[in-house]
Amino acid sequence: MSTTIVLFRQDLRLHDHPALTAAAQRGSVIPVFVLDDMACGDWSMGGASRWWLKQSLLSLGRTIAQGGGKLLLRRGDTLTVLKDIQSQSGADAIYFSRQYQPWSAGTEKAINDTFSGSGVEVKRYPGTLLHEPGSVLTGSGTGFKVFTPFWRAALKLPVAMPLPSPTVNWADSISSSEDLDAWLLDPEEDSRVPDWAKGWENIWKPGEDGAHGALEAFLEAPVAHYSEGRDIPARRYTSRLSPHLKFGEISPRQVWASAQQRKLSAPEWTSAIDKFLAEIGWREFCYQLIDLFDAMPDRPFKDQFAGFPWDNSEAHLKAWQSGMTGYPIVDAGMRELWQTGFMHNRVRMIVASFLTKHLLVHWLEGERWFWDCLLDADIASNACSWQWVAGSGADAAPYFRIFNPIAQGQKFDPEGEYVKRWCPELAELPKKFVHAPWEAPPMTVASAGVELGKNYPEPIVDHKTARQGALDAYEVIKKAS
DNA sequence: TTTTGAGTTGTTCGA
DNA sequence: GTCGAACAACTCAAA
Repeated sequence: MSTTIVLFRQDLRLHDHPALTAAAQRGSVIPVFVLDDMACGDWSMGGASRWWLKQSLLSLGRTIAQGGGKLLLRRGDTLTVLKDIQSQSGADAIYFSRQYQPWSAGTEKAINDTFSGSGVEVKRYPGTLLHEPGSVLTGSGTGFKVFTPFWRAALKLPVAMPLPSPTVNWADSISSSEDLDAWLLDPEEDSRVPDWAKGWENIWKPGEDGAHGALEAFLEAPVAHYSEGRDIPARRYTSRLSPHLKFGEISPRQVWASAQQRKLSAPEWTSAIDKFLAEIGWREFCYQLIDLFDAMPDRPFKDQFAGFPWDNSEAHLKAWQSGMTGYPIVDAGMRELWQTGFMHNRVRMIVASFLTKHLLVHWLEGERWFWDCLLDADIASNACSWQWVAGSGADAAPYFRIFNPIAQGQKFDPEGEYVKRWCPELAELPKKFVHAPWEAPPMTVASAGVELGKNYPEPIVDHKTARQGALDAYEVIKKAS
């Protein structure tokens, strides 16, 4: 009987897993996960993501154990681990889902080159995107650089129905598995950071079941309000699927299929659902951009931004990271990120605009911080989105689009509910001043228990001055090019 | 080849 | 307080 090693990476699920389904059809299956921190250069998995990874692996391991199998956990070089497990088990095939990180192709090629001449069949399957990079093309056969035409073209292509979870004959494993606890994936096991993830398990449910639960709960009702509600950070009108998608606990095809079903049962929600699906479209778009330009995480997509006059003040960066800028909506977002591993999308744009435009700190610093703090940190979405805000990316925000953190707060958090949740020291301020405490009369501030510069910072930059500074900085590269 | 219309998420100013 | 125009010019994608 044939034995296939299935290498799990960011596809930690059993449903809609073409590689696993194909492996199950040909014989017994050895499921393996390799934590390979060396393969990805400077972009090894961030702290928050590691916590999720551990939970997700526990979940996958339990599901496999229920079927009588055992998920093999290893650390190290993927190829070395596979050679070891293959020689111990005598497996005659290695199957996996294709990954799209800039460094993945090299690993996949190495596996193929090593085993293909030795009678071990190596096969790579799609499954992490709706459409493979290179399959959505312009009339002249090139990749899109603008989202709208990209998504219009993508919508014309068929999306296959998701596969069911296959019946798998898990192999009796002779190889040993490492102890997941020894991987020190929890933040509290890393002495550099304090009790960081405490309470996360109350907010999130990593794993395939949790992913399906999140999708169903979202499509049940909140999606009806998605078009406008997604901009209100105090409310739960977004799907919060991103960390599940990042680890492949659910595939975009499954999201697609469920959303299409929901349109049939609730036709009046069609436009809201399509708006939600466009966000899945952005994920696709980012992956095809990074396929086009694999330096996206490290270098500006638009060349002229290489000469942008960043300020890069260490003090400003620290204030931003710790949620102490004196702009309540910015601080609330940065504290939500630190405390929950997540930040509402509207607020992500506000804090990113503030860092790159008000503070003139390089977008790479923001990208790095998000990479470490976000549970959903995704190499393509993170890089493309930071570049989009900074103006150096594809289809980027025009340089003069500088979010006003006061106006954004008033517009999208009119009651100050979100701000007060994450900046409790401002809880007693009247809503009129909650987004600009420094404008409140001294009596009002005092009776709210706020002491600017003491228990909440003065604004670290003046909005109007900083805005002009950003416009001037963009003037510099405009002249240069 | 040339032309034309359009481009995720905004702000400010002046009428 | 509300509304439309200006903010620049460029690149992209399709006709």
